[in-house]
Amino acid sequence: MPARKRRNSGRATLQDVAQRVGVTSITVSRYFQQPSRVSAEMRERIATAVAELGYVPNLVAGNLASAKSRVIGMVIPNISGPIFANTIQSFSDVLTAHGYQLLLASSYFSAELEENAVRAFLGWSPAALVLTSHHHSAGTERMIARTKVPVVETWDYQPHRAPMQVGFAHHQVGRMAAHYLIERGYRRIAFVQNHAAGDISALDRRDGYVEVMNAHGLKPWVFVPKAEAPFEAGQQALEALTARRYPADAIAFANDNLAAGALLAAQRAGIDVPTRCAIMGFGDYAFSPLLSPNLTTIRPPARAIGEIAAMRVLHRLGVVDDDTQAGLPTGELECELVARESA
Amino acid sequence: MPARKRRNSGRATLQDVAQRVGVTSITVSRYFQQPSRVSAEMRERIATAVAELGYVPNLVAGNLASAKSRVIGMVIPNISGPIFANTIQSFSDVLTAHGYQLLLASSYFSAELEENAVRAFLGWSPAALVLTSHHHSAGTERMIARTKVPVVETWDYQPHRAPMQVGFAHHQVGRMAAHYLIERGYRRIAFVQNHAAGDISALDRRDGYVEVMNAHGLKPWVFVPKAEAPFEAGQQALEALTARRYPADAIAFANDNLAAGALLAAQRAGIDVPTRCAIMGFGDYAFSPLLSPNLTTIRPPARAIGEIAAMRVLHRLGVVDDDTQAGLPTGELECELVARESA
DNA sequence: TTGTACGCGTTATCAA
DNA sequence: TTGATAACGCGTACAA
Repeated sequence: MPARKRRNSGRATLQDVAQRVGVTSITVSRYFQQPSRVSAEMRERIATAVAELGYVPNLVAGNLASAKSRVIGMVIPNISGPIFANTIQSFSDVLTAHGYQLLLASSYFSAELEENAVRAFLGWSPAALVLTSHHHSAGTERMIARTKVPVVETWDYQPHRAPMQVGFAHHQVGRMAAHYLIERGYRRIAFVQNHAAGDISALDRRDGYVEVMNAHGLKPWVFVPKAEAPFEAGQQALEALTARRYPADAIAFANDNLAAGALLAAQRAGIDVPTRCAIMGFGDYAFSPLLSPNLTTIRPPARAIGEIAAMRVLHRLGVVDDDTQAGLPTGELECELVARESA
Repeated sequence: MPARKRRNSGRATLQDVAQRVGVTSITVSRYFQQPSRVSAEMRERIATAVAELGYVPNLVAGNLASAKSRVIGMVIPNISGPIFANTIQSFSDVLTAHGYQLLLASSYFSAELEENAVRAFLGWSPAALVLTSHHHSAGTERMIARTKVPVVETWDYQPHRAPMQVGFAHHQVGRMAAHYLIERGYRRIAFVQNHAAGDISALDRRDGYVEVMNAHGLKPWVFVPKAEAPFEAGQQALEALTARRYPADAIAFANDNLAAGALLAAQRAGIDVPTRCAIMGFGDYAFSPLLSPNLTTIRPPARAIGEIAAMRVLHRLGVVDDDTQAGLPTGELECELVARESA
């Protein structure tokens, strides 16, 4: 009887299973990795021993030995917001279906928090790393340049960057909103910014709006609310932009939260939407079709981003084949303008 | 010059850093773990080497050696739904602030998917495991009984169970809804179930409703919509329950999604809420205060559950001290009835 | 189909 | 304050 080892996790090991079956550990290892290379009878005996011992493979040891892991790290601005949740969910679903795990962290649009998460995640030798947008700290850039771990950047499509890109052009979203409102006959069109400081993508949307306004000889009109809470900020914006001598006749908001706040404020103030002031959002959140008037908005391909990012990663890892990969949209994804009652 | 080793991750190792500094690896290891036990001068030299090599500690190797990790696994029914997202977010925030990572998986209320996730997570020797509700497969029960990893069950409070519990009594929620409606004078009160098959907690809410109805000599009236999509199911329920000869004068829905569907259907059908039929939900989703009439509902302590679960785990791990732990609510958490216009 | 030998990169233990 | 040595549990490479 061997003396108890100095340190151990207390869990059953491959060796314990092997010993019980009367083989060496490598056979049990094969049973898990390439069952076809173990005889049918052996498989049964091993399965029994595994069940009896309640053996759970030690992934940490396995990953150290193989220098591979089935974990994928994802850093996203926030988990609970209405925007990114669908991307996380669809990404996670595809991964899980292929036996991969999701390591998740939120950055709150902070490059520093993102960097911390990336560093921690890289320490796990993840199979891949998924980031949001292309705006990172210098430290993050250095790490992703150095690592061999495949990196995917999501939400924002930037063709010139090295990491894989799965997203859409936010600039185009701002253009789309401005075009739509101009076409519908609005002229005094304002754009309302959100507060989140690091949300670079929202600035891209603003720039798209400004560009189209200028192209049509209209004066861009960007409003930045002081309030941080989105509903309140939306209300603030609506009040400020309609109280003027020459009030806005349409407002494009940086997101649906702001737009919803404005919609409520308009209702309370007796300002008819869209006849006196049209309101448009971005995001197509769950509540947007439920508001009255329901909200005209632009719907980003949130689920598609998650799915495609996952498939691209899995293809890169050799888990899904070329044909499957070939069926995926390439390049920039499209947002959809959802025309409802508010604009 | 030593021959290249057969396998390696290609990353800089503790050894590489040590070699550059001219010490052994254990000193560099200490630099990361207990900096105070390394001389100030040495710290500086190591810091330089770490930066130059872009060294990122290999957590996999570290965890294997120490049989500890700073990862916490969480299995939750879904990520993108309006209910659990806040719990995930607050849980993740507290963990991250203490240097822990979150490994996340969704079960979609399936005991089998939950079991798969638990098995995979246990393979990572996580510092803790967080599950939702107390309803697990036999395999999951066996694993959590066997493992030394601390387990927390959230959302549902079940005082008699062994794992730590952070949640509220769903039964009580059903009682609360029924009491409220009865007190407001409603008598023909229906309860509308949701579709998600494995959502045991929703059945608890229903049972609470039934109990209170019976106690008041009122006939419980449970309706189960056929539609799976929640808005549609809510609409179906409203139509069915108001088209009767003796229609419902109040409906408690299993969640706010169903209630929102009903609210829209009522609007379209010209049924005034709450005078002709009161509507109540559960969840207090983001859109609930935005609907018109805005939705009376019961708000679960979603963020609190995440925070408290995290703190309890960290206390168990010795990361937060007893005083901090003592400041946390113990036992069953409370839901809040948010009285608005719809009931 | 199964086995032997050894390394993966780190930390625990004991020693200086 | 620093070092030597031996695990940690598994997978790779090669052999039988």
